[in-house]
Parts: sequence; C-alpha cells; structure tokens
Amino acid sequence: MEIEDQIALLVEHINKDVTLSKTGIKKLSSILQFKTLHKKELLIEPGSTANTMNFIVQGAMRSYYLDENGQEHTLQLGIEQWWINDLYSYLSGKASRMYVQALERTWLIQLPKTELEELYHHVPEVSNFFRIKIQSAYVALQERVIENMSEDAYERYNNFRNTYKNIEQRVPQYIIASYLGVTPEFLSYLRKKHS
Amino acid sequence: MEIEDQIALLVEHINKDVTLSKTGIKKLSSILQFKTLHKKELLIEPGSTANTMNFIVQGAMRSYYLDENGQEHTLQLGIEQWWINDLYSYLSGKASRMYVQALERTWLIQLPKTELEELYHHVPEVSNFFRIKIQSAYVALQERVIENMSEDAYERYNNFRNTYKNIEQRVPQYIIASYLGVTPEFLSYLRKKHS
DNA sequence: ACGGTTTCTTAAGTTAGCTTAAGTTTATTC
DNA sequence: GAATAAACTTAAGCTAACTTAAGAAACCGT
Repeated sequence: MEIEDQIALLVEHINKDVTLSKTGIKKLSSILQFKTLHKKELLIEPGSTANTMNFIVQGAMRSYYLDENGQEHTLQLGIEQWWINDLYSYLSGKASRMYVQALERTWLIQLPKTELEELYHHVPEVSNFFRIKIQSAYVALQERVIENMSEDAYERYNNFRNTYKNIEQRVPQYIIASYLGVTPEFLSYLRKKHS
Repeated sequence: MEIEDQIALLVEHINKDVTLSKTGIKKLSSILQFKTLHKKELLIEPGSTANTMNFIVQGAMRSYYLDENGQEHTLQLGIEQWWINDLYSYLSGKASRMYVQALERTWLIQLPKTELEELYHHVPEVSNFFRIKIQSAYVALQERVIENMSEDAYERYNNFRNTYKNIEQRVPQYIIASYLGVTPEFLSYLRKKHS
C-alpha cells in the first residue's frame, strides 16, 4: 500500500475521536515510521522496551505473556485500525515481560515516544486522542477482569465472538483459547457441545 | 483529625511522586472537600457518576461489582493513603456499574473533577501526579489479568497477602475471597489445608 | 501436488473449585 | 452482657475445566 494511503487511514482513524487541523496532520506525518512484519515475527519480546505506539494498517497481531509453566496467555488481539502494544512497558519505560507478535504479514505505522511527546505540545488534539485511547484500554481491561470473574468459559467465548467479530476467523483457535483462559481442547469441546 | 493534618497527609503523599510548590499546595488546598463515611456506607453505587478523586485519610474502602447472579466481585481495596474510585465512571463521565463502599468508619479528601481539571492548568505537577496514578492503575489491572490466568487460587491468595499486607487483617475474609474470585468456603478450605 | 508442519478434535481419567447445608465462632447492638 | 446478626468452618456430593494421548484435518512451502 502507498504511504500516502496509509497516512490517510491513520488520520481518518484519529479523526473519529478528535479533529486534526491541516498543520496538525502535517506535523503528525513528519514523525511517522513504517514497518512491515512477516507472519510470526515479534515486534516486542521480554527484555525489550516498547518505545513506539503502533497502528495496524493491514494485518493482525497479538500480545501475549508466557507464564512459568510455558503457557501462553493472550492479552490483546488486533487487526486493521487497532493499536497494539505493551502499554505497561510503553508508559513506564521499563522492560516488557510480554511478546507482541504478528499473526499475519502486517503493515504498521509507528509513532516514536520521544517525538510523540514533543508533538503533544504542538498538536494537543493528538495528546487528547491518546488520552482517550489509554482510558479505553483501561476500561477494556476492567471489563475483562469483571468478565473473567463472573462468567463461565462458554459465556466468555460468546462475548469474544461478539466483541471480535471480524477477528475470530483470522486467528487460530488455540490463540482464542489462550485469550479466554481455557485449554484448546476444552474450547473445542465447548464448540461441539453447543453447535 | 484536624483538617490541617489531613491536608498535610495528602500533600506528603503527592510529594512522593512529584514536587509541589508552596503556591501549588495553596491552590490544591482550595479545591479540597472533606467527607466522612460510616461503616458500610456507599460512596458510589450503580447509576451514580464518579465526579471526584477520593483519597483515604483514615479508614478502609473497597469497590465491587454485583453480577447477574447477585455475586459480589471486589475489584479494589484500599486503606489510609490509597485512592479509591470507579475510574471507569470518573474518566468517561458515564454512570457507574459498581459500588464503592466504606469497610470501616472512613475519612476522605475529595477532589472534584471540574475543579481538578481547572487546577491542572495552573499546577501541572498535580496533572503529572494523576497521570502517574492512572498509569499505575492500568499496570495493576494488567498484572491482575495475568495473575488470574496463570495462577491457581492459593498462589493468588499468597500474592494478595504480600501485596496487601496491612489490609488483610482489617477486611472480612469473604471479601478477600470475592477479590480472589473464589467462594468463601473454598478460601477457608485453602487456609486450613496450607496451615 | 506432495510431505511436513501446524492446528483441531475426541475421549478417558483427574482435579480444582463450587454448592448446599449445618454448625461454630466472632462482632454488634441495645 | 444477652441477644442477634455477621462471618467463618467443615464436610459431602457435584461439575467445569484440565491432562494426556492419539488421530484427523487443514495449511503451508517448495
């Protein structure tokens, strides 16, 4: 995809929440970086530090955590026009304990933290935009804590299918299981039972 | 407790993360409100909107969610010098779906949202302080999602005891169970088994 | 189009955590 | 300081979800 088109997509996305001026768009454009990941490639891994915000132009990604037993726990999934990151590492500046991985060949627009924070002073709408995004990340997490505590696996699976309608088909089932917090075998069993 | 002493506590707490000037402290002081809650009294309930930040001067509080089966799920616990709120409602301005309740007779300092946001412009250290607090709230939530997915109930109970050392003794066990996501009976069983 | 890898399914046996119910201890209140 | 309410324990029976293992299906890559 042309870089111009990629930028247009990002601007359109941001304009859903705030209103960017012409000069705001120009200044924003000047800090953007473009990156392509092939399937299974890692953007972030434990020990590295997240120093960009990452917008998915095309493709699919996930962030996951590997526990002491080697079990994967998917925290976030995203496709076109979602943001993907380890916000913990990005916000705190500390080393990540997570993996952020491409699930397909993926095109990203990256906003480096230093430049972005500088940009906040000149284009406050961008600052507002990310404040809104981080708030909704918080809300989504809280939603998930509540859901995990009050619903059984099949209810959570149904919620997932509603929330991530377009994503379900593109992501292997064992990753969905690791997002829901069940084994792939058990998810397979649930699907059969309720079909 | 004297109001002067309460303010001193709050200022001392904020000064752990940022540095307030004399005039900053003065401006901050001018927007504070003071509230006392008796045991079991609700600060926020479903339908109401959180429009203050709440600092616990003395006492203990929790936030919890009531699911469709009438089951309580405790999301946050706090004692002296913790902040307690439904951040979702505060940040979004939408009606809360949670309860925020005093577990003992509790003294709060409240910072009304409108005044606080105005204050941000004049005392940016206060703005920084709350940005830091909201980030750590996010991090704590993510920690919890990971923990709930990768640890069994007894491990989570031990984590809880480490993280909330001083709180455990002051909070009924059934509330701790509702925080951990297990029944009170099962927590009781675990405690006996490992004692 | 074939061979290998990755993903998904099925099923039997097991376990962590739940439900119900009754009894006991600990707090509150008047 | 009794009376009542709130919180905690114990135990039996149950169920959701896990483990292990093996086979089937889908999906690459050359």
